[in-house]
Amino acid sequence: MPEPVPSTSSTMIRTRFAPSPTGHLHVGGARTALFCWAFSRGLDGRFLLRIEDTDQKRSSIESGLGFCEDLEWLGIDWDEGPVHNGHGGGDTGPYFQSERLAIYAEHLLRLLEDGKAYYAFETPEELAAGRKAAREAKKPYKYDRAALGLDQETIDTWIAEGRPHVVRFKVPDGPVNISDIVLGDVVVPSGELEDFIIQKADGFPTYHFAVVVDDALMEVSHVIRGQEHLNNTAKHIVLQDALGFDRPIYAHLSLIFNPDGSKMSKRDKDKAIRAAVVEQGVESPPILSDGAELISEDEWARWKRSKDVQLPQAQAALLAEHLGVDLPEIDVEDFKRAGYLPGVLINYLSLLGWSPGNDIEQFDAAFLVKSFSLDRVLKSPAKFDRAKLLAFNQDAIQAMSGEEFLKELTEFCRREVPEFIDAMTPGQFSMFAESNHPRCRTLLEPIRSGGFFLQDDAEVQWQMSKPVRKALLNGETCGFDHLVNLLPLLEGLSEWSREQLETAVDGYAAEHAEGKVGKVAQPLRVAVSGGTVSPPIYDTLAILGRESVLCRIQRCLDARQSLSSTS
RNA sequence: GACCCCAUCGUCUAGUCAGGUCUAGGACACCUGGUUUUCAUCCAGGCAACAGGGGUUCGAAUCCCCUUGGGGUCGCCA
Repeated sequence: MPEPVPSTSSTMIRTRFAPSPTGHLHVGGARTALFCWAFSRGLDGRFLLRIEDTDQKRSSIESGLGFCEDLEWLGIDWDEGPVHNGHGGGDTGPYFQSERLAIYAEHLLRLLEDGKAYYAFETPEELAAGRKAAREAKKPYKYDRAALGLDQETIDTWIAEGRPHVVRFKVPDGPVNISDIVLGDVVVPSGELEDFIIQKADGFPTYHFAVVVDDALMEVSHVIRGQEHLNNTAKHIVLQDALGFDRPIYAHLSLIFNPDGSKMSKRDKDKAIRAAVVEQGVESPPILSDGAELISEDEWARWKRSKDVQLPQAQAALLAEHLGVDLPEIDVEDFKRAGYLPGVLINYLSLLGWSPGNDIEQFDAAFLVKSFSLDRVLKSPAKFDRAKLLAFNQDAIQAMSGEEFLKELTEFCRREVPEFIDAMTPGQFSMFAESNHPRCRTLLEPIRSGGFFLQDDAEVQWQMSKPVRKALLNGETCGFDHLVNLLPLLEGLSEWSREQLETAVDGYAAEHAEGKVGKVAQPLRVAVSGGTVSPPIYDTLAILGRESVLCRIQRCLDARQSLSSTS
């Protein structure tokens, strides 16, 4: 079914993603960007990126570029926007709103001259007091248009005096009809909108004004954004009418929630840390192993006092590590670090509020572009289910060839944990990748579970957990005894290869353990890794190498007496 | 509180716009059994939903209304 075309003279589809540079791209924003991108790509349109940095207090250029990297990692490229790694540019820019002040001023002046906007001089404190009073009287607050009663002379004088002032839009009477591809027709009743501010006291436009001007000038045909903007759309429509702009076509996307139904937000990380702090009864700022204080007393106290205070990202990460808690993945960057594949994230995200139908669930970006349409976008909100994302990631990893997996894992390690890959020879790492390929769901899992490969032989410790006890102590010929027998056998191997190891261990098991390889494999696994989980035992031994294996088995046997007596 | 949005298995969803083919399909999760040297795979099977009430109709998951529940917005933030 063809999409409706915009009412502008141009029929070109143009969508835009317009983040404010106040942090990293989170999954909600990523999905919005993805839908904008897929929609325009599928219809030979253009996708633009615009940075909404009209808040001087909060914007920073670094986080603006962070967005770009997240988008690039996902494979979402833009035709127009900030120039970054070869894409961007375009002649409807600049694409940073802070660089478009003169443009906004020009259109604002038109409104002022037409009497469709007016100066107002109330201070933020006065307005806050008005809101508070209305709240206490249980009445809805609306700006009372007091400034509309000011005579021109007063206004001129006050402005000449340099009195701080804002510009408000004079909202016309009448209901506002929003036509939305996803939601259908929505009516905002007359009188619901107040005369909202369109220019702040610092001379910057507010979001509403900048968006309307930019979307018109950048010839945006479709505005696809989160449903939290639905109420704003009414404001944008009255502004468009006043400025004589055509209306873009709107599509409001439902929100993405946590499994518990709360809105998925960056704050969830802070919540997870607070929960751990309470659970572990941490009272004072933790001290790191090198003696440094993780957080200053003051900061800690401030953070403890109010749930509105959030720890800076770096400190939050350190504290989480210290407490041993895994922070929930919220930002695209979190998923990248956690070893998810970008194609999988895109696939999963696209299924939140959309589906191609026909029971098709797993697909690549090309398929998404080909099949995406706004009329299949759902109205209802979706909960983010990590288990399903994980299952998709696993499927994608299992579908790779050995070479592809080695390449992906190598890139991942180089980027996230270079010390891991640097500690192995290329041969070892390639064996490590091969043996982990069939059993991992993320690129991070092998690294997490493979820490023992990097340990110094002298540092391997054995915690006598139940399964470890079983492996080492149970049976007529217990694990320790098998290790005693295995040591010289392995020592005598002519070649330290997977094949030789398998022959030797299997042969030993056939003779001394009724052919039950597990009886022998588990003690070996425990001896060399410290635990009961590792890649297949022959792979594990082969990767570790002769010297380490023999040394670790010997050390385990040396510790036999003390380990046997620990309960 | 006011305004607005939403409602199919635990979760994501197909089916809804053009009412019958729906004793409601798929996927993830979960449960059971099998394979397996650990973990994980893999194979077979299973559990599980149209929020409630009223209408319209020969017929409603599908259309209408109400109720209930969930969510969003109400900033000189975006």
